[in-house]
Amino acid sequence: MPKIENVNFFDLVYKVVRLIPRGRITSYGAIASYLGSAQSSRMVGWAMNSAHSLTEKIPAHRVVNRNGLLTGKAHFETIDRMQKLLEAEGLVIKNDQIKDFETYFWNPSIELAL
DNA sequence: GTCATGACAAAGA
DNA sequence: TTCTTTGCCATGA
Repeated sequence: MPKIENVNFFDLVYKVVRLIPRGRITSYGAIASYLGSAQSSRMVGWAMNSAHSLTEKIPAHRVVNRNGLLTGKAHFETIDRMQKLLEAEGLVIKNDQIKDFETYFWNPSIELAL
């Protein structure tokens, strides 16, 4: 039996992040949980950090912490970059925090529900 | 080879 | 309630 998905945790993260629809956001924990490692949320963020070296586009701006706070904005080209991208997708950010976060929240465990 | 660190989150004190 | 600790695992020195 060949191994279907012989990929690393990072690869799975990238795959999920790329599936996030426009105008929606999700959290590191949600992704980690979806991947079966609810306690690996740190790796999700770390994957984003490593995503810079990838040629593929990772919509990392759609991934925020569970408070809807743009904690990773500092890792973008400019501090305003992340917020700009989100606002361009119809979201409203207030003090680095997404307004009505729960409304726009995209849960892979549900949206990608098996 | 080992050790430290990282865009988080949940549990304990 | 806030502050501290622990877990996760890949990456770089």
